[in-house]
Amino acid sequence: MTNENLLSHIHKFVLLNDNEKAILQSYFKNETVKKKEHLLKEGQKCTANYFILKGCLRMYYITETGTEQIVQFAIDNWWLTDYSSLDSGKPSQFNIQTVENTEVAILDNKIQEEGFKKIPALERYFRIILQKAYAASIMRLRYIFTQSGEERFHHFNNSFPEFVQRVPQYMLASYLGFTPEFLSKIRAKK
Amino acid sequence: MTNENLLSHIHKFVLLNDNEKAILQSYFKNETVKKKEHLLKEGQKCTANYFILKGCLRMYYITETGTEQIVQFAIDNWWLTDYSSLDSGKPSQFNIQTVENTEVAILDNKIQEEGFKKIPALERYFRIILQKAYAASIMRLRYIFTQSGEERFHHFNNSFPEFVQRVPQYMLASYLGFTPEFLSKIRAKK
DNA sequence: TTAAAATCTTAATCTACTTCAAGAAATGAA
DNA sequence: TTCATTTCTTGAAGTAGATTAAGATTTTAA
Repeated sequence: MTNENLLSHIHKFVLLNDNEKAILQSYFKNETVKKKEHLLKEGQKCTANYFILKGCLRMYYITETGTEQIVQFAIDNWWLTDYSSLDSGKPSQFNIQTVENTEVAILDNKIQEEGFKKIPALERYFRIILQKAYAASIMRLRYIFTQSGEERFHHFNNSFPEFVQRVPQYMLASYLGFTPEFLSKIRAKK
Repeated sequence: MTNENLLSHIHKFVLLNDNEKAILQSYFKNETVKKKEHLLKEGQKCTANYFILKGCLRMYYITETGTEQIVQFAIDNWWLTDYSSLDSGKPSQFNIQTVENTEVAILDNKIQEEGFKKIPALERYFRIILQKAYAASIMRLRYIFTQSGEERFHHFNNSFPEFVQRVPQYMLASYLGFTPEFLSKIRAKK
């Protein structure tokens, strides 16, 4: 798979001429990653931004009690990275791992910075993407504050039924903020 | 108060020449807002971004059971807005209100867009700001998932002791995700 | 095609909170 | 300086969801 998907995604938000498209093409490094492989491990510096061409990634950390807590999922046409580590250059406090076999376009952070200088539209694109990601994150907080675990599950299940099929239940439970046992009980009700 | 604070804040992240500074100055409209006044009410379209020169804002919504839930606080040198509404042009699902007498610099969204065209550094500035805000929001999620209410309070209290003094306890409780009664009990322990 | 690994279920017990209710204290406006 | 409003406290009773533990099922790999 080429990164046509990515270019057309960018093109949804900003205008690019053919020259800029060609330059951008050269910035992205496509990779096929097998299920359960890590793109980033806690303690490593995060040096790139990952765009999912096809597949699924999760970002998670390990709690003091040794359980995994999932902060983010990302599927086709989403970017995922640890912006904290990217920004600060400090080791990441998160892991990024494939949930299934996944094709990603990798944008190295240094190359991204170079790109911002050469192609201002790229910076605009990320400004827009980040604005949306931030807004989504605020909405996520809202759901967590307001809804019960059960409500959150039903809401998520109604919103993304295919995705719920695709990912193990214990990961979904973690993402939604409760235990796999509790999710099992919710499902048993119907 | 002028918006020197704001210009020097921008200057921390991007370079501006004198001409650009002058243009930017003209974009911001400074206002003094009394305690408990609203800058945005649920149902209204959000049309501006607010930079706090001095004071404190909160962003909150009303739950189904009629209680206030605070999503964000913002103090000196922070931006606050509802990016969802700003982006989509749809009515906001949030309120933005002053917690104390506050001086804000207001950047109207249309003017912001115009600014992005004239001054690419402005778009870069917001790209950087949003990257930080998004990362902070992910960390907030992490605290909510991992720590107990009591832990969250102590952590917050240690991190921002002056702020805890400044804001009513029931607002702090809401922001931290529990009831004012519970906060009262935590405090009674020591 | 079978054993090992990963995932899901069920049930009993436990706990970090919420809710409700009522009074006390602090703050603010006339 | 006083009354009204806002904020904070305390205690009793209730609950959403965690924890533990063990078995059942599904998936994976050799």
